Amino acid sequence: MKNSQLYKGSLNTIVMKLLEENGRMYGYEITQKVKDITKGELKITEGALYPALHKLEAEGVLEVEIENVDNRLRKYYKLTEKGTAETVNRLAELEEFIKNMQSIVNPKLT
Amino acid sequence: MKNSQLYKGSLNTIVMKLLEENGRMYGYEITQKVKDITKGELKITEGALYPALHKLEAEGVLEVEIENVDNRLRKYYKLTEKGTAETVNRLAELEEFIKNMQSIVNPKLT
DNA sequence: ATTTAATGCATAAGTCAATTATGTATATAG
DNA sequence: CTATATACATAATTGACTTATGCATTAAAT
Repeated sequence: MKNSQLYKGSLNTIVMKLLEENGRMYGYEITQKVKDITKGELKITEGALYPALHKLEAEGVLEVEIENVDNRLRKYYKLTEKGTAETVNRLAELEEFIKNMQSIVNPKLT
Repeated sequence: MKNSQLYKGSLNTIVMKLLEENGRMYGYEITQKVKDITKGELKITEGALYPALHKLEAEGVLEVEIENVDNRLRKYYKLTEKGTAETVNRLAELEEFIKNMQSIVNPKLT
């Protein structure tokens, strides 16, 4: 998804959080949203996103609704009930991760 | 290094920051330090750490001093000049990453 | 008019960091 | 005398992501 190795492992969490926030989104929309939010710093690649969406769907975390808009295909994804619960865990993990990294980087504040 | 995928890609940054902070450290010491700082939440595995140290050394980011303490081998690593400069970049990247993740997770604060 | 960029999906080959599983060796605690 | 802690190491495998494509439609640009 980007150059900085740090983003590895954060894609699922990002997707799930955005869907929790926005109800339902389609793949391309997610890439644009992330680009907007991060002011162009983080660009999710399609090669990473689409397989990730398929996997989350297969795991029962997401469900899909296919629609046709302006003669173009759109696959809207939203969290399942299981996915909503799982998102809570993911976000807790992310907060723990950030806290731990800050403890390492800024030991004086801890 | 752990279960939560999020930590992937953060090992080098952690090592470099610890060396910047502590001058010089040996591998085992790094694993213990991280465990302490994160209250046992993050355990760096040896299979990840030692190859990472070797690679950073090969790249000229770290240099090594071998010592014998209590009849046990210790390889003390410290940042080279290049490594010190590189650490600044890594830490800036980490801060950017955290900022971006927080923008996604907590859009209201942004 | 026609190429370029944007929208929108998809997958296959390859990379590379990390996990898992070992291995060696010494010292200490139960 | 066996388990745990200290201290290094590497090899096989996993898996997320990158890079490189591919198809199709629409809007903008030269």
